[in-house]
Amino acid sequence: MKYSYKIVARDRLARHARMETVHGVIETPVFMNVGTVGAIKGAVSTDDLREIGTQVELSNTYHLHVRTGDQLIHDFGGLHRFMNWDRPILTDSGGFQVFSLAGLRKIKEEGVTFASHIDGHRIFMGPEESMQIQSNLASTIAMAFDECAPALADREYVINSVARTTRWLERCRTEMARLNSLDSTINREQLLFGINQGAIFDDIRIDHAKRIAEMDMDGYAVGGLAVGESHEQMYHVLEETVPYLPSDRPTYLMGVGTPANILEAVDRGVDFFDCVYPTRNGRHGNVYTNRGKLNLFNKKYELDPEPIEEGCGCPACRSYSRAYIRHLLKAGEMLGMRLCVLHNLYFYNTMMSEIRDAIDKGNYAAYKAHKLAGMEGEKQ
RNA sequence: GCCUACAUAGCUCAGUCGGUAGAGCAUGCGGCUGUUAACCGCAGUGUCAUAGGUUCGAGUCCUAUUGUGGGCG
Repeated sequence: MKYSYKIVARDRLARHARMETVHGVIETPVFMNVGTVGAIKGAVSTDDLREIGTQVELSNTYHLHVRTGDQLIHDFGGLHRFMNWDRPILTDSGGFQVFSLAGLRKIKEEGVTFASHIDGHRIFMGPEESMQIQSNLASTIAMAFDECAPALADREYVINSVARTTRWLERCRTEMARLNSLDSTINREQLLFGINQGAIFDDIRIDHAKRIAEMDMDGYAVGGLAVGESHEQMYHVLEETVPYLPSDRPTYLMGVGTPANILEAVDRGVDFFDCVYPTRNGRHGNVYTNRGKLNLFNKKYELDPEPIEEGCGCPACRSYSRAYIRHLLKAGEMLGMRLCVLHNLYFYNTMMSEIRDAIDKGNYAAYKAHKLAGMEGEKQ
């Protein structure tokens, strides 16, 4: 048994499920905390992650390949041992870097050639290389190597891109099966999720969803969203596409998003999320609360004795005022960023727990409406 | 006391051949969606030390004064 995925409760399209993996249980809907290079930016340790209720840590294939090298991590015993994290890890495949490093790469059928963003040296990554790197990292869940195309790409480009991503998925699957059969492989039960693409073209999305649904992947992601389209377009794509992905498998909306995005996507059947917002925004002094997002750099907090959010149990709110955290941020002290990141991740993890409870109780719609209304007025 | 350099935004400083001033930092605000991001963007602020002079026109040239630094006594 590589894993099991059992739906515990449903509320319309929203579902609470329990996924058992070789690295333990994941209760979904879940927010995976993004630690691209095997670390949550902002001086957050894996001890911290345990304290704030993190279920899954997410790292990146391209970035760990560039620094410090997946072979080294394999030789150390895998990413779990390397970063002292024994719970599930999901590794992204490098497909997003095809988008985010668009100026530094060339796409061909075989794969993508990057100019390293560190020193410019050539790095070739195709489906096989991405699987080999992720196998070396020995993550719980590997992601298929895809092309994350810009949301506003034209139709012809998207058709060609998605066709190639489909061919790449076949190659990923073959290579992963080979790697999982090798004695030298650390995690021979590594899971592989396929990724749906198609920009904002409903028919391309649906055709692709049907196509990859036949490939019996361990889970299915919707990629290529939150990359330039509107929220309405994103929700529309989910409504059109998710029904064509196998409902007995995990569904993962990649890279999304704001608390409101997550609340809406859960209502459309999504189980897994990840986003840099809580970490990046935290480092930039933006913190999430049930009454919206605050910018702690703002002058209005300079004498504010309140915690970021009254009643919050995170390490920042338990001990420090907005005024002190603002001071730390203004002074460039790492502690300021760290406290904001811890708060934000705690906020996200706690919201996911509330979401699961609401689904269990069958009042998800009411919970969502209440949560959204509270955050109204401040931008998400 | 003499010689010399300097004085321009909150701070540190640019400022061409004379044509009424700019950068960095700081400040205020905004942005960030599978992290090239402790990042990026926008905005505000000036008796150009003071007083005269030359000139159509002076931050810029001349004189004096004040202040500050350095050197010599």
